[in-house]
Amino acid sequence: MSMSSHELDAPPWLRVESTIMATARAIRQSYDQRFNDLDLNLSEASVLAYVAEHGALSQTQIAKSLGLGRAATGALIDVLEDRALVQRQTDPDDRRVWLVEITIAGKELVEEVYVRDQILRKQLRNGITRQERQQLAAVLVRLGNNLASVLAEEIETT
Amino acid sequence: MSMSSHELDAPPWLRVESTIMATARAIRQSYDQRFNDLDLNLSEASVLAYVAEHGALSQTQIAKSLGLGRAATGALIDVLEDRALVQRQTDPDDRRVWLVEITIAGKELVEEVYVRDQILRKQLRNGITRQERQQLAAVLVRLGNNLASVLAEEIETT
DNA sequence: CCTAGTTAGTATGTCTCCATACAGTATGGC
DNA sequence: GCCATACTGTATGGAGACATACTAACTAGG
Repeated sequence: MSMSSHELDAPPWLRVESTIMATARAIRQSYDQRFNDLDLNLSEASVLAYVAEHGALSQTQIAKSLGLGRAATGALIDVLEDRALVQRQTDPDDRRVWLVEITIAGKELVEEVYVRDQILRKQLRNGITRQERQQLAAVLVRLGNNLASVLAEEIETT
Repeated sequence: MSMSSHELDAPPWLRVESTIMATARAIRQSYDQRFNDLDLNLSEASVLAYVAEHGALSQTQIAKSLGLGRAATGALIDVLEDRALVQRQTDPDDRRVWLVEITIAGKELVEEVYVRDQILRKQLRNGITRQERQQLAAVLVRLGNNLASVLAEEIETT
């Protein structure tokens, strides 16, 4: 893991960003590994679980909730649909929309996803208190807000 | 920004991972924007700054310090070299190695990079105390360690 | 109506990085 | 010295996401 190797002397901005980035990549990687024999990656599993919980949804709704673009979401659903874990139905009220629903096979698979997620979460939380996790989230949110205003301001100036 | 839109109801694992990931992406984006008119992205700026500070280095050293792969680092240096911001020199002691050094033009540019970085850092830190930042880093490191052992264990079991 | 503007989903090109495989070069044990 | 091993940089292919642009379809204002 390049996780711990660049703590010493990288330029500061890169250190912050790359630590966060590397952490995110590692989380993704560990989930991908855990889901590997189910032939799912983290994004696919997330879509599956989200649809399992919330029933028939448009792709745009799914995309927004998961923080992905519409294109990426569509591609994920293509894959899941090919494997018959999910099915698309037309929306009687809007012919542009696909309503995405989970199938029986999808439901079975998602159970296994839940189990593995629980196990992995537990391992990841090892040595990190609830309070620390909450603070991590809080700081990330604030950082995110700062970032959002920085980016917005930048656009205005353009 | 998709930053704040998926806080409500995304599946938990995705929420953690995607918040971190989105934050990292946003950091990258904001730096990219700030460096845009210099025709630099965050990675290029980081390589440039690192070489400016540490003098003649092999590509592998740079890669390790910045937490990148050797291939990606080589590509970045290609770009910087084309723009004559850095130059490659042969290592008299090891004919495999390129020693990468900053040029005069590179030095000029890196000054501007420093200035902008300072400004942006200040904005990003808005409302986040020093202590919180340190704790953020500490928790990320611990999380990284947990991730590393999870990934390692997984490989053994394979 | 019907036209202008918006939204849903898709297609395409780009970005940034990784993993793997490779050729050339060093190095350490014998 | 010689060979197995390890390391440097590069080439290539792929993953995962974004931004943009496009078509089809909905919606409001006149």
